[in-house]
Amino acid sequence: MHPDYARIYATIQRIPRGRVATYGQIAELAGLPGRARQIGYALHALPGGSPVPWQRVLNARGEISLPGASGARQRALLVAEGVEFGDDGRIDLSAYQWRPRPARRR
DNA sequence: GCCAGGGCGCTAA
DNA sequence: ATTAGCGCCCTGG
Repeated sequence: MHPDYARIYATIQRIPRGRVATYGQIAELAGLPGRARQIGYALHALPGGSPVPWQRVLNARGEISLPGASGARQRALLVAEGVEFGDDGRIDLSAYQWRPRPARRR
């Protein structure tokens, strides 16, 4: 497995329940700026039953990027943890986006 | 090897 | 608010 994947997964696992992050945000936090697309790949490669909360990752517009049944599954998981969807099928990022504590300085 | 298409995103118009 | 163009990297044909 690609070493970057481990960092991607580790970052995603920091997203608290009931909050969401965007692909670009994860890429950035994982030290892979500009490679949002790779996040999607990493998640796609994720085996079922892993501890990684893949459902908490959305695109920059606050919507689910998966088509069909997969998307419905993701949505159900999010709703189950308290995330609300608007009529247009989007999530209000200003309300639900995860804002990790900035890196420590010294 | 080249080409096209993806769980994406930013900027410019 | 939308669209077009480009950058990124991975996979499949």
